[in-house]
Amino acid sequence: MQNSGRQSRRITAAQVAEAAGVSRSAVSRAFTAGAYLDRAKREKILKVAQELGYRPNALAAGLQAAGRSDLVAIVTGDLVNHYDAEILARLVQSLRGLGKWPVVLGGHEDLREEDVLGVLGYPLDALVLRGGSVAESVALHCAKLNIPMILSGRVMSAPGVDCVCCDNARGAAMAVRALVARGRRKLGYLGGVPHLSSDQDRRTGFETALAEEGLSPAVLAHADYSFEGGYAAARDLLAGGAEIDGLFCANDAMALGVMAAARQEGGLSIPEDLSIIGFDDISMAAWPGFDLTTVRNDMDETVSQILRLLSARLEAPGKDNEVAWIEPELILRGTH
Amino acid sequence: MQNSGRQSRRITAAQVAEAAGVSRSAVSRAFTAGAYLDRAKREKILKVAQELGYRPNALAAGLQAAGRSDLVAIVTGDLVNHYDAEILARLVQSLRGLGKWPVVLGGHEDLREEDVLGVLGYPLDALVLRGGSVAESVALHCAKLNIPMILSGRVMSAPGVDCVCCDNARGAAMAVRALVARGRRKLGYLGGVPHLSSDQDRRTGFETALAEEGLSPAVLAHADYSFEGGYAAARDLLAGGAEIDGLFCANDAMALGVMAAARQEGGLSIPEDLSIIGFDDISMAAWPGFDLTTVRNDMDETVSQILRLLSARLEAPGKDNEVAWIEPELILRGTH
DNA sequence: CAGTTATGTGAACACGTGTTCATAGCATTC
DNA sequence: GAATGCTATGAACACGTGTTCACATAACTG
Repeated sequence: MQNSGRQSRRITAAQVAEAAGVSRSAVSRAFTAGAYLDRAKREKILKVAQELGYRPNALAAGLQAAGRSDLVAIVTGDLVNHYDAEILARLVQSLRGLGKWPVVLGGHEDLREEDVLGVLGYPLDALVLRGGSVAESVALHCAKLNIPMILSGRVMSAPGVDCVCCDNARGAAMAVRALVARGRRKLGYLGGVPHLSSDQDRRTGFETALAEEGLSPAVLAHADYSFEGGYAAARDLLAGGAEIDGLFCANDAMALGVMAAARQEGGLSIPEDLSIIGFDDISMAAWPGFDLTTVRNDMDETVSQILRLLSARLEAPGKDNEVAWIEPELILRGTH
Repeated sequence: MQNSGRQSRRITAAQVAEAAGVSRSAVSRAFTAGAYLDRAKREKILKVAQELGYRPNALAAGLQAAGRSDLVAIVTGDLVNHYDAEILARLVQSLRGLGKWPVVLGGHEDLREEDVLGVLGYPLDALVLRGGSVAESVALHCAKLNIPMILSGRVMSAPGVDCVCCDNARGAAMAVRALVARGRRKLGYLGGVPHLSSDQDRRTGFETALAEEGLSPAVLAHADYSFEGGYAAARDLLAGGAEIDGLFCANDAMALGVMAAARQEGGLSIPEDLSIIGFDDISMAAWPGFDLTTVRNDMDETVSQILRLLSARLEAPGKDNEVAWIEPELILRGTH
């Protein structure tokens, strides 16, 4: 009953050393590849360590080797958004391939800036920030703490900050041209949260491309990047008697909501009565029953570029900041 | 050019102390609520710290206060699975409410056990394991390292391991009775990965409830818990001429895939020609166009219980292990 | 055999913090 | 006026590790 109830401490290298009858240094060396240590001794130590369930404390190790904690914070968008969820999955897996441990923040709308600043208490190897609007204020703190920052879905010019971003305007223009080529002339835009640059760029690209075709927008509407928001917006448009024959949606989730509303509330056929094009190319867009024409915001390429910039930045902390542009691609399916 | 290229070190408390003309102890006290420190002095220190961008190193702090690193590892399922994605989002947000930082692992099928063992190098406050099959081997290591483990979607009896699990058999039985009450007699089961206990329990519940109604399964099939898998399985069933009038699917994603296949490949009307019931109640199930009848595997309640068990375990590390059962609820919509 | 090199090894240091210890000043109480 | 209690403060310690330092032994080289 000596230790009852109390949380006993973690096994330490000193305890392993005592049990194996060696010095503590030897234990540390046993877990360090390439260190001078007698083979038999190393095996003895590893065996004892295994029995005791010893594992070097990563916190203490990270404290020792300054500048490499192997922790990387990811500030994600709302995971109800499928695009963010799929990106996160790829990102988490890829970071493990680099030996990094991802600390995940956000995942919901009310992401408090306080949380982001809080995680900076850890000596992070890097901070990956997906979209969002807190970038500017966070960047300042990152700079002071010498923590590299990688921005995805947004561009910012600051020392130590690298960016990966889709050419949103170009993607929007591709959608417009595809709709016009299909014979559509009364085109509408359904945007997302207006204060995000992704939405602004897609809208600008939409309007510019439309002007080049000698057309002007028939409708400019906004929702919240969600299926439900897209559904409600489309229902309101239909009820308001809006006359459109093509709609470009700022992301796929809203496009799917619009399709559901157009079919169920408006009795419309797609694409006969209304052409729809989305943005992102989430996995759901390819599902039979949706078959959504969309602009691919390539996730694999995005994650790949994030990792490339991350590695380069860790290699050369003082290098110039860089922006990796992701080329959009029009995926032709059945709704345009 | 003195420091060019080299990654300059993080600001430390000693540097703040020197800049503010106080002892290092005072700096530490300035960031500790309730410590004896002259008010003016504290304000001075905080001001200097702000200017220098100082932030106490959480690694060193965690090393100091043994037993509380505020790090919690989450081993999630594949995030392509919407249920896992939605659970993760809630979990991440809730853990922040407890002041914990979530380190996320997995998110893809090939979750290597090596990764899970690797994260145990950190002195975690706890490990949350969603579903999966690596539980047994991990539990042993957790026990040796005195790291509390919380299992979700799976039950295991071991000291220091708490579990949260839906009563899968009961949920399956509810689905069966709803189908029978609708007049269905030729019922099939579309399961997920067979070696997971969630699938086994749901199938057992299905068969038992069916037997109680004096019926036997018309079809027992398996897919991979994905939309695409459900679609393919349903197509094969239709091509094979299977005679069923009701299908219970082990999760919603497969149920949605089955619906798409039944409509597009088989030309069937739902629920007129075929009743379908899913499991989980992901947000998509409620979308117009799907309107899926399903057994709710309550996510809010699950996360809430995980947090309760976590708090209780941190409060009393030696307490008996506990299993929190989540009561399933039949959500009646339009597909049964 | 003398001289150089490669291999082992334990003691000691550094990482950056929170907290205890001892001491000192000051205000309050009897 | 002495005794007591509260506030404030810097030095010192502990946390658990990786690595350097000094030294010892063994293995080659000429």
